[in-house]
Amino acid sequence: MKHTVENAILGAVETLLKTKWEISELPRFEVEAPKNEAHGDLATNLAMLLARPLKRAPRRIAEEIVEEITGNSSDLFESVQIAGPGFINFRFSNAFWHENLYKILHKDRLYLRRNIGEGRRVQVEFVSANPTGPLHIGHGRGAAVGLALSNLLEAAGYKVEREFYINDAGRQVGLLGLSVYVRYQQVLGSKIELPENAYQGDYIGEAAEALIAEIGKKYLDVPFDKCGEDITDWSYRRMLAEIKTDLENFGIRFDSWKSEKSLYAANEVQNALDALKEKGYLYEHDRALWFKSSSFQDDDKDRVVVKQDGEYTYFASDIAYHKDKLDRGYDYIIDIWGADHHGYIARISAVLQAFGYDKDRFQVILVQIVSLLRKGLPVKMSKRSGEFITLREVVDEVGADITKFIFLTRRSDSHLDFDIETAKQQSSENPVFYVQYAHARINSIFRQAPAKGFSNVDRNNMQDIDVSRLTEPEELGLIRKLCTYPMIFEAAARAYEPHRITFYLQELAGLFHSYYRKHRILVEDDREQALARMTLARAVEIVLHEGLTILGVQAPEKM
RNA sequence: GCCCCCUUAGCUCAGUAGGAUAGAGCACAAGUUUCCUAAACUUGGUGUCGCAGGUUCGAUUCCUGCAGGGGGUACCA
Repeated sequence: MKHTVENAILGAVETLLKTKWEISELPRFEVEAPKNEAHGDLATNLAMLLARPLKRAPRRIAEEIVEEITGNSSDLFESVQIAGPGFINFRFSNAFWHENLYKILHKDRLYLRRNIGEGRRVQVEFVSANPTGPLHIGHGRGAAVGLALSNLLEAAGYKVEREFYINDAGRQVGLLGLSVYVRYQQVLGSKIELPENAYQGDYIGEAAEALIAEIGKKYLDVPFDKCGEDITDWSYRRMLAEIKTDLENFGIRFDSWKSEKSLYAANEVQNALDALKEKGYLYEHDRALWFKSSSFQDDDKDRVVVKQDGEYTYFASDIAYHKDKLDRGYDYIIDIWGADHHGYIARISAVLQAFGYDKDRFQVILVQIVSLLRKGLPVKMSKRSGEFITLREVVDEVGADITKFIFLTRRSDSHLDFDIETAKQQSSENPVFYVQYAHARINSIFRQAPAKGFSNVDRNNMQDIDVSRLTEPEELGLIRKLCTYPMIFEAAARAYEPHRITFYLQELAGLFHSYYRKHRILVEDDREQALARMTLARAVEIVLHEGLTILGVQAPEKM
């Protein structure tokens, strides 16, 4: 609908440029929905922007434009008015809205989706939790955002791949192995102390028990350097399997799982460093190897890639990993990180530039910390001490849909207090149910329809139904709202902000609930009106379903 | 010290590529069901948009400074 107004303006201005105006170029003007409904459906600031170059009062200019427009396309608009300092407000005619309603019904959903990706390949990497323990609520937020963003971009015409990066090569994984090893020995009666920095959660004990069940006393009193590798390997695979299960229960499936170890195995880390060295971006200092990060604008200091002791830093494998991603041919790579990693962005960006990649192809979405509360009191979260609530526990207690939806009712970079009790207590008045309920209600209407005398209505084929009877303010309001979805969708996709969809859906559901209470849809004694209203309801259902699906939340037919 | 993010209604938060009278949910109060799902609806009200400057026709939005909150600033992961 934005294009409609833009075209009307451009058409009018074209003749004015030829005849009355003594300028050659048009400034970039806006066409936006005014905050205040009384100001029409869309408004432009063009006349105000032209005031200076044309040296005339903005309202005078607006008058000229309006005169042209109303002469050209009077059937599209109910009114085109000048207001305030020189805004031009457009109000569409009912016929225009009715015409647009059909576009929503169209099977291919192209009207809703806008192809801005044009088939370009995007990789979204998210969660990527260390396989050293269960997922916690913060991972859950990253997971929800990653899922929704992937879906959003996919709907916007990108070819999306979801990846989980497994940190299976570092010291932390070794520490996990050691922790399980020690607990294994302890359970079997060997007197051995758990090192202070080891993991201590219950899940370590559970892993030890499972290990005993699997291999018995095979490694009892065997020194760690003899069996550590086996146990470490076994332990992180077990943790990874748990993580995978948790994510699946949360409704998330990855297209690929990339192992850090595999990068080392293929010698990619060393190869990447060699390549950097060849380009002159590595140097030795204090017997360590450094990357010249500071020669790129974003980073303020150089970074170590190989330590004094000859070990690679975590950064070294990240260099190889991010290089590998772009080498794999993605047009864009998006990383979703906890906000505490934001200092890391600059050096990765520097690395990619060092390899000659455009830095715009790498994007990081920061997800702020989640504070987990119970009845307003903070729940302590420390992986070391093992005192924390896992994502699994939260999902079991609260539900996957509610949890995801709550994460998506905020911008990802703002802090979030997640109160388990509140999420549960409000479950009957929870925003996610509010939206789902609207969807279920519409489905219920269509289930009822045959019994009320509307037996041969095909939900997928309603384009021929006459909707000109939809003239109630609530009906036109709903259509108007439906027609803004493409704009919301496009803005959300361009900004990588799925939460905009969440807010839109709540508003749309609100309008529908209100309409539903006020007007009967299956009007028994007026078939034409009933059919028109069913068509409207169907359009609402389509958009709700579309939006919920993008968020990764169920759109139930019954509740 | 330096860098990044946040500060909007009692609470939790939307909203800014500068625009007209700044929004929602929760909480609180009162009402709505012979009728397609009451997980719903209707009505009721509050703001120094953290503070102070600047830029301009116009600033919650952009710039600078300050304050408060959070995070980062490892040859940790």
